[in-house]
Amino acid sequence: MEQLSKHDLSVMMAEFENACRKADLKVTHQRLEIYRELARAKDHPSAEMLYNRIIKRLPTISLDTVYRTLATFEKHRLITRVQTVESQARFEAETVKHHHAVCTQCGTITDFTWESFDEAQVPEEVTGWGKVVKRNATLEGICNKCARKS
Amino acid sequence: MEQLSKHDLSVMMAEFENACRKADLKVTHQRLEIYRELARAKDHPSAEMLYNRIIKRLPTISLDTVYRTLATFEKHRLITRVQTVESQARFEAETVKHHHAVCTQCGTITDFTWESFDEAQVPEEVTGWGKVVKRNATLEGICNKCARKS
DNA sequence: ATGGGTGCAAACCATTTGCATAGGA
DNA sequence: TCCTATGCAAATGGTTTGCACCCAT
Repeated sequence: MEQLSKHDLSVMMAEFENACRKADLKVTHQRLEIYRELARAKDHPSAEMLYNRIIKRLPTISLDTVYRTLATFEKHRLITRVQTVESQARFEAETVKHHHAVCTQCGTITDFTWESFDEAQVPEEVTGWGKVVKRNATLEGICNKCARKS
Repeated sequence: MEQLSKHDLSVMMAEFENACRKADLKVTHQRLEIYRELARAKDHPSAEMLYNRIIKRLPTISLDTVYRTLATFEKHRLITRVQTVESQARFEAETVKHHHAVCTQCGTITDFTWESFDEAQVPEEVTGWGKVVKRNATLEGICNKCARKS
């Protein structure tokens, strides 16, 4: 469940810089730190969570920049916005296809791959509806850690 | 794709009143109108969309009440909160198990059933993660109506 | 040098909450 | 009657925006 990412951090950073140049995005240290923090994060942090981590290394960064930068990254498909029940949107650097298991008790979001779902034929009704570009499965339940506690 | 609901409006309203009594919720006309509007709606309206429809019949109702009432209904499992990409949460009266196809162009959310997905075995990683209580599939794509336009 | 990126503060928008009143049980 | 639900207004919290300055290119 952990080893979803194909790349280690340094490779991801290199690819990130290339992608920025290709997209005409300036490689500022704010952007580098935001991306690095997100690439290294395993917990689908929110903008504010990221901000609180980055500010330790970059004390002058503003929360606004984090928001703006995440939006920019998303627009250029460098990162993905996660669909959750909460209003507070959360982000991840992982772009490999995967799905989410949400623990309704502790709120943790865990990634998992599900090839048979990815390749499953969609129902006829959907074929008639239009062209499916992306599919995502969200599971809700109680993770073992929480189950043990109660 | 349309005939997901098992019940016509009058049956739903009757069941709704019963459910309220069982849950010790007072049957106010605000609640009746909010539920009726939602039960009749096919477009997963937001709180504000509902409010704008209801106010025509109930000019004194407040948006706060709509929010509060939807939250109450949700708590008592009379309605379901839909997971969408947008920040504005949207609701539906439908509680039959189903999934969503979201058109990224017009934003329409269309329901569909997918039995083979509902019954599919989840990956081993998930079995090890915890106990799955609910599962949902979200498809993103372009609906035929939008495809024709462009 | 120059135009995009950033920090700051203020604005925004969906949603929530405190309080006094009103209306269902 | 009594307590819950409602309306109003103000607060909240996440996110966005206008503006002047700064810094990668």
